[in-house]
Parts: sequence; structure tokens; C-alpha cells
Amino acid sequence: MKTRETATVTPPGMNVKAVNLMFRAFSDHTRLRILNLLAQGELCVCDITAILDQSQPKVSRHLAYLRRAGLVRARREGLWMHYHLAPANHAFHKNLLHCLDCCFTDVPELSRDRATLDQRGCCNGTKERCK
Amino acid sequence: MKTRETATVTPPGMNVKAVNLMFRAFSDHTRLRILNLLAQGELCVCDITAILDQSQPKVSRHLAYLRRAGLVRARREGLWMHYHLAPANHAFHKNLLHCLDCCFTDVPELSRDRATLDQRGCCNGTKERCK
DNA sequence: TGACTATATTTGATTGCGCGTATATAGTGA
DNA sequence: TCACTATATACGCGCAATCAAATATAGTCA
Repeated sequence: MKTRETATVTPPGMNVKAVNLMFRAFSDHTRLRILNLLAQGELCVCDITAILDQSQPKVSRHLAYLRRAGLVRARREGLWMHYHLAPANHAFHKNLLHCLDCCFTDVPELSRDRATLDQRGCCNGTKERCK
Repeated sequence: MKTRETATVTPPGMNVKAVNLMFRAFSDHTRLRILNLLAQGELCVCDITAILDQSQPKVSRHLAYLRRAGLVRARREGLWMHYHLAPANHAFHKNLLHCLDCCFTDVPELSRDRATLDQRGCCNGTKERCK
């Protein structure tokens, strides 16, 4: 087994280092926008790239960061990598996800991103080449 | 009026920048330990310095950071500066404070700090020179 | 006023982070 | 096998954050 998925998941008993890692994951403009989108449901990289209007390497780099922090998980389907939020196994993690659902509804940039997602949909549904 | 206290408080309608500032404030080892202590009640700089066993300039620098982020407030009493958590005026801010109260009880380093505070007390009570 | 104490800030070096660019990898289909 | 697509990673740069040490500020008391 080459994937170290389980090793990167935050353990139930957290230390300060793991806590910092999660906070840092939320402390970046682009990563916060990505997490906000994934809170709406699973998306592939090309969707995120298109909605955020950011370069593909940049988005991939941040997704790798979020994976290492135990905040997102990936699922491969052919060429596409689908990302979704990792289930929270700690009160702290749950609390952060709660922010995405409830506390950031009035942050203009994040609601704009959600609106873009709504009207654009995700290529996952159509299985067509990414717009 | 020279103090810009009100200008640094997070506005009710938050933008991504303000959100990042708050997350960043929680993303540092020392600052997280300070916030954890202040969640137990008001403390002066010499108390924090002694409990965390960190240099005074380092603690003051991080307290200034937390003040700029709108997370703590200061009150002068003679030579002593007393710091306390700022009241939360946004759901997101409330949620972060909730982490200090509930989500981090099982983080070893933070509970150790709280235990040290309990047995040592704060110089505020005795008004004596700082140990 | 001057000595003393608690706290704040500056300085200069170092480290970490995010970026764009280029390149590598992995899967598909001919 | 080869061409193509989606995604991931390596490299090098510039900027921001952190630190220790030194110094400045502000308040107290004689």
C-alpha cells in the first residue's frame, strides 16, 4: 500500500502541532475558498480551478496541503481526481467545518464563489471536458 | 485619542482578510498557549511569561499581534498590563473561543499550562513582585 | 529629579510560505 | 506503442513571520 491516507488523518487526541496545522490550513485565502466550495459537495480539480479562476498547479498545491492537514480526501475516477471534505473525528475539526456552514455565510467573496458553483455546476455531472 | 482600539476590532461583516487574520492568530504555538491561558481569566504579562517560560519580549510581541487581530484587550493598572479575551461580536469569533473552552481540553500541552496556572495563581491577586 | 520595575518596540538574521514556471506522473484511447 | 488529458510535484524567487538581543517607554517611589 503506497497511499498513506490513514497516516495523515488527525488523531483523536490532538497535540498543538496538529492543531496549528489545521489552523494554518484555514489561514490562506485560496485554501479557505477551496474548503468553502467543498463544503457544498465533492468537486474535481478542474472545477475548482475554473470557479476560483486560479492556475491548476496552484490549486493542486493547496489541495495537497489540505490533504496533509487531514481536511480533505481524494478519490480517483479515470483521469479525474474528486476531492471532498474529510469526516471530522475531533470536536475541534467539527467546529472548523461548522464555520464553513454557518459562520462565513456573510463573507462576500465566499458567497460569490458558492453562487458561481451553483450556476456553473460541476463537470462531474456531465462527464464532459472541463470548461 | 491615540489608541486605535476600536479600529482593530473585527467588524460584524467579515471579509476574507479579517478571517485570515484571526486564523493566523490561532496558528502559532505561543499565541495558542496564551489564548488558552486567557480563556481562564485575566492575566498580566509577567504571569504569562512565567507560566509559559518564554522571554518577555516574545510574549509582548505575540500579545500585540493578538490585540491587532481583535482577540485580546489590555487594561493598565500601575505598571502592570492586564490582558483578557475580547468579547466576540461575530459567530466565527465565538466559534474560535468555543474551541478554547471545549475542543482543546485534551491537548496535553494546553492542559499542562492550565494546571500550572491553577497551582501558581496570578500576581494580580497578591499584587506582589512577579515570581 | 533619579533609580527601579514592567512592558513595548526596534533591529538584523533566519526561516517558512506562496507564487509562477517548468516538468513529471498517471490514466485513456487509438 | 504514441498522443493526449488531468493532475501532481520540483525549482527558485520574493515576501512575510519569527526570534534573540538590545533599547525605548511608561509608571512608581524615594
